[in-house]
Amino acid sequence: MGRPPDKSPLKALDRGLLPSLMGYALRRTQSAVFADFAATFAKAGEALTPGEFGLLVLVDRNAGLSQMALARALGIDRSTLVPILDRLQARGLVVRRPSPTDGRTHALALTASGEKALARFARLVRAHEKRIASGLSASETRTLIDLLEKVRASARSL
Amino acid sequence: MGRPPDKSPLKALDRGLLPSLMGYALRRTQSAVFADFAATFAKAGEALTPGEFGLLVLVDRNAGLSQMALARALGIDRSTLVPILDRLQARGLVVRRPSPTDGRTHALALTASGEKALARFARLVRAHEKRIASGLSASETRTLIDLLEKVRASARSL
DNA sequence: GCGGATTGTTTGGGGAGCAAACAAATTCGC
DNA sequence: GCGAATTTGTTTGCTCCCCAAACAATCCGC
Repeated sequence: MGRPPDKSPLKALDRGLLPSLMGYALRRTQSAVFADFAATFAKAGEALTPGEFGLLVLVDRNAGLSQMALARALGIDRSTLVPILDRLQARGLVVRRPSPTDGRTHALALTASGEKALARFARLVRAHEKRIASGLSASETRTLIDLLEKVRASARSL
Repeated sequence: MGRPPDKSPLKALDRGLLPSLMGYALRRTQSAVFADFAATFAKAGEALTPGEFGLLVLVDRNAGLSQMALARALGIDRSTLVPILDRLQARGLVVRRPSPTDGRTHALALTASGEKALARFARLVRAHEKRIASGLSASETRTLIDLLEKVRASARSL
């Protein structure tokens, strides 16, 4: 009874109930996808996070946006947005212009080089998306996004 | 041409290509699910992150585990694990015992109160999972987890 | 035009993650 | 068997994300 505790270097661990948990799969997949995103950009000599990409798209498609509106769209606090915008502005991709109609707010916009960069980034994102979806059919990809949206709707705060 | 810029407080933003991106859906859903997890625990007067829960389950099911093995199973660096274990140990849930067979490693284990806490936590996690899956049928939930696993397999590092 | 709300910023706090360096202990090479 | 290489846990330093509270400037209601 009791063979000596297995010292083989690659023993698979017992994960208990974890594999049956949606939240667990979500977290692990998200982390792997994030790594793939970063690697895709690094290999192209670019640096961008998924969050920054989302921000750039939102600013591109909604020029003149205020920081509050952007923060709400991103689901983050307005104070969290400040250093992110600082960084993007320091890279010359985004500008904070004074709003002509409201002295409290900034009218956010992409710079010319921000537009050009976003076009490059979008190509990389498409390549990244293609790779992470490579194990799925087109309809499976659609299904996955739909199911994720349903889950998101049910997870609403409280 | 150009009615005055719509100042209505809840104008839906143009999200461009974002809604078609799996990575985007993944990130937003993960964030909502995380918030639901935190809210579930807060309402029960407990405090735990999804990562901590995964760690507790792994230690429970694989008593005597080393920190390296645990870090590998969690997909994080061994130096990242240290403060997390410190915190859990300070809460009296986990112990680092000297390994009888290898003086370099610690044999991790749950304390008695760690076991009891994990039982409480598992109940909360099940309630949380039930809620976030409330918009999905059982087979849809299964499908979602399977698709997530497929994506994770395709996203492998590089 | 005055008081209350909104906006952007700053400060303070916490957690997650990596890389590099280090001491202690083990294992490998021979 | 014994020195060298490797492994493990830790510390330090860095970056990033996130929130809450406070504050000044500005706007809006009345």
